[in-house]
Amino acid sequence: MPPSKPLVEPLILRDFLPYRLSVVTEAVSSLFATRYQERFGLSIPEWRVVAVVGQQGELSTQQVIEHTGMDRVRVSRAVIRLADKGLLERRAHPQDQRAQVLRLGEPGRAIYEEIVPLARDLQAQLSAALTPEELRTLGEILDKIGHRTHEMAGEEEAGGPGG
Amino acid sequence: MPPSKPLVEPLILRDFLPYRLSVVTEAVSSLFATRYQERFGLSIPEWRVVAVVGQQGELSTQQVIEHTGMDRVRVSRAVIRLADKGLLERRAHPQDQRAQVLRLGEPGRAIYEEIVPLARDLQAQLSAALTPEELRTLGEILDKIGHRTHEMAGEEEAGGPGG
DNA sequence: TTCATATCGTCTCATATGAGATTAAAAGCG
DNA sequence: CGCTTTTAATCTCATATGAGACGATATGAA
Repeated sequence: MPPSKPLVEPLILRDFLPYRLSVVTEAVSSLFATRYQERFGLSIPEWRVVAVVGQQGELSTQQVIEHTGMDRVRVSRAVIRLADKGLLERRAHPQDQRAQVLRLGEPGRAIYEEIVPLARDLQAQLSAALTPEELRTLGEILDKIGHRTHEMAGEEEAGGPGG
Repeated sequence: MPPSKPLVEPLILRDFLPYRLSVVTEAVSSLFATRYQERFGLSIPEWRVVAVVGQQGELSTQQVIEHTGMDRVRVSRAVIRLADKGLLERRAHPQDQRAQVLRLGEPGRAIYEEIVPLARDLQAQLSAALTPEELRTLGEILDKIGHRTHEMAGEEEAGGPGG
């Protein structure tokens, strides 16, 4: 008997949703990362920190973590590099000596003013592939998938639906 | 004068498409990676190799690269590990001594038969957050974004629209 | 106060990644 | 046939990642 006769309906990887999300997202991230690197010498984590600090004016590292969704270590390293480059000012938090308050210095502010239009432009180029309707729908879909993923990850730790 | 007065309309990171794609995709990948790891001890690259070899029956490493969209190194390492675990059989390509032909051994085939239903189930749980219409639309949107990204990356190397 | 515990940011270490070098084999060309 | 170029897969190395340890500080209970 032939041993490789499939017992299950084969799975087509390129139709598999997590795979498709991953491939497309990696392509987009790679493209944007290349542009940021070329023009500003910034990695994506660094770029994100500049974006949120530039928008909020002044943030603790902890708040940057919340706003960017990145973990402590990644934010910490991005902050250190940005400070080394002279783009980010760090001073002690007045009420908590463990924490620090971050703000853009003048050079950082200058880069921020360039970063934002470039980001908008790149996003516009990307979005041009979609109708406004599709763009709106995509936003909703990403929210829904995000929520569902969070629920599924939660069911992991909990014992399941009590059965 | 206040130095932090914004000169550009601030960019809201959480509304920025590449960021949103990245966050949602990482969450999905992380969830699925955890499940594959727990049940089969497989990383995502390994899982992908099993999926395509299981579906195609017999593939060269080169073909796995094409089917999975992963780069040479990642595929090479996944193949080595799968072979070490006894899940994948490698033999020399009859017409090309540099290449190798991959197929699932009996244990690999057994895992494949478990992997596919689990993947379908997880995908179904995830897709349950969306209407069939949304699911179809998402597919189209991902295709369009993928194409546009490819175009934009291409314009990089080429000199732009000549002017 | 004094001690236990929690939190902030960083460091350490083990692992994942991919560009480019490397080795072996194949293909093209004379 | 010899020689150069290309290709398959792996290896090397430099970098990115995150879990958990760590030192310093803050908070809370007694």
